[in-house]
Amino acid sequence: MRISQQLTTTLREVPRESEGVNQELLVRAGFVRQLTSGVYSFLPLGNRVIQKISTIVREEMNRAGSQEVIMPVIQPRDIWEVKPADGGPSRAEGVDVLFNLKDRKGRNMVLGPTHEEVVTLLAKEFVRSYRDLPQLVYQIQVKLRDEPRPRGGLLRTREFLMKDLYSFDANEEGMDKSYRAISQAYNAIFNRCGLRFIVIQADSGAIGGKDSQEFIAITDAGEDDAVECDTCGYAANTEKAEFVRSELAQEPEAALEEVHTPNATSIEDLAAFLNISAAKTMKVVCYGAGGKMILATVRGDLDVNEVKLTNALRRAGIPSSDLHLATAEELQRAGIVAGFTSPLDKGKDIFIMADTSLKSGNNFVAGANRVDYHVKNVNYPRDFRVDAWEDIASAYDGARCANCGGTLHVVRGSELGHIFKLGTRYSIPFGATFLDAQGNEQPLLMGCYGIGIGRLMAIAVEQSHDEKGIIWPFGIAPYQLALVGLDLDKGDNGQLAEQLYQDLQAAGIEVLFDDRIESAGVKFNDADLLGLPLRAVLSKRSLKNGGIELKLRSQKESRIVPLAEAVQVIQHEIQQGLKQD
RNA sequence: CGGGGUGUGGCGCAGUUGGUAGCGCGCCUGGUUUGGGACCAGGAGGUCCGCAGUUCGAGUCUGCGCACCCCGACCA
Repeated sequence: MRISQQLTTTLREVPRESEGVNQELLVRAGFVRQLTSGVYSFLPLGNRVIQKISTIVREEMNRAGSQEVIMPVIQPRDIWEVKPADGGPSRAEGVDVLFNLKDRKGRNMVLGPTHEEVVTLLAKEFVRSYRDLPQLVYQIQVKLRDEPRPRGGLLRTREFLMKDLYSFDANEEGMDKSYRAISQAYNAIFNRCGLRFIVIQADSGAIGGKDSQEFIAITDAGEDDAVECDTCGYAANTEKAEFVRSELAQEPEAALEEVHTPNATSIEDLAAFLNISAAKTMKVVCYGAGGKMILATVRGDLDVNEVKLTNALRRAGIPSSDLHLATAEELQRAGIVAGFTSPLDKGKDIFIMADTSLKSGNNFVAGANRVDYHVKNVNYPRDFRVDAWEDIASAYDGARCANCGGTLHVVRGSELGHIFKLGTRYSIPFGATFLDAQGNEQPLLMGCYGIGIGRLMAIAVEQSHDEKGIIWPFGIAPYQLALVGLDLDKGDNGQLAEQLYQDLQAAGIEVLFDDRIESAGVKFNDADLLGLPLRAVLSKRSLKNGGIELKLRSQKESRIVPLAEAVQVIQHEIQQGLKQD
């Protein structure tokens, strides 16, 4: 491709609405343009990156035994109103990002935010027997979610390109096998795309299901926090991460004692006022869930993790999908004084869930359920009841790894891919069944596996750029080589550059030829901004020195390569580059 | 949905006490340049986000909208 003919302009100045590195560079370099909040056009350069990524994804999905399909963007709303097997809210109720519309007959439709429902209906239609299984189908398509707040440039958009794969199996072993196969494929994909990432144990969130892994690209621009062990490599979402509670010395139990603590409504205030460490206090947080009042209590140096709490409550048999901080009204009805909440003297109508951290240490300070008063020397089981002991506290930077005792570190990242075992969550309510070898009707076991293609492109930019511009990994660069022609109107330079361009193309090298009449500075700066991994300069000077100047975008030094060897050397560099991604 | 900010040529911005719009970059013509965003000369390009007011007169003042961005809530 010749730059002179490409539908692209680079911008010298940072666009005003710039939302961070990926957006700024992708817009300035002419890869994408924003149409409206969270909605982007992909210009020819951006499209080539998307195609590169998609090709890698297709190759790995096909290798894993999957088949590609296209599913509808427009879907009838009623498939979103199907109640799940556990009687919880339908997805239309649980999800507030649906784009709703009506067709001309007034029928309610949605723009598909994902395709579990549609694909389950397909499986219902085509899978009859265990002999038809397993099935792995995938799509690479635009999905739409009316996000409350798009942000981060291409990291979180309302219209986005996503690869989703859905697996259907006859039994747990099959589902596990599919899950492992796709997990492996994901590692291959992200490696080929030249990304730095970690794989973490994740919470499956509102989508439901059992095992779940997230592939997190490490970048400060991300929205997700994970913890990683510096010793054993254990990595998990902070909402799921297990850690060892620090040990506190056991003191002889002392008698309860009420103390006046004016205005000490927070743990920090309280600890400072009494001159004790936060770990010597009890933090009690009140929630409502399933129509019950829940007291969640953790040691004062920790925080309640609502995701863990939700899951723990479910294990305790309390419907928790509506978990919320207790309202003032609910507190009043339960006779609880906010800010001075006490675990003492609670009736059976209040469910008390305690974090295991409270098993270490004693003589805690807790609220007195009376404004401006706390109680000292609170001890279990002498002074309060616990209905369930669970892990309900958030992991933190520096916590001890539950796996090996090493130290957990918080890392910031962005979710590249997420894989789930869904089990029968969709197959049961949609009646997607098959006949097993004994002739019994069984629900299909499903898994789902997503990759944000556009987000992957944005993350690549976040992970690989400098002050001059993007530095594309070889695997997903729009072109592998920038051929910069200078002095094209001098002597036979123009002809030589033209010939080299033709030869490179004939050799199958993806080359972007800067054939414009521009000053050297403009061309070099644009080449750096676009970020093609290899740059070849053909100029009066380079010819005098014996050929072309060849340089990696990631490095400073160039070297002279004789014209006659140029194609071969460039080919070799690209092979090397692809290997190293 | 709360809090804050911004809307003026393609892009980035300025615009005084209200007097009919300007700068830089980019673009087009011609010439001079030619290794890290060159120079000279000429030129094209504007419903000043929209609507309604105030005024002899509104980019500027008032009201109501709309859009975009940031912080938070949310995030399959």
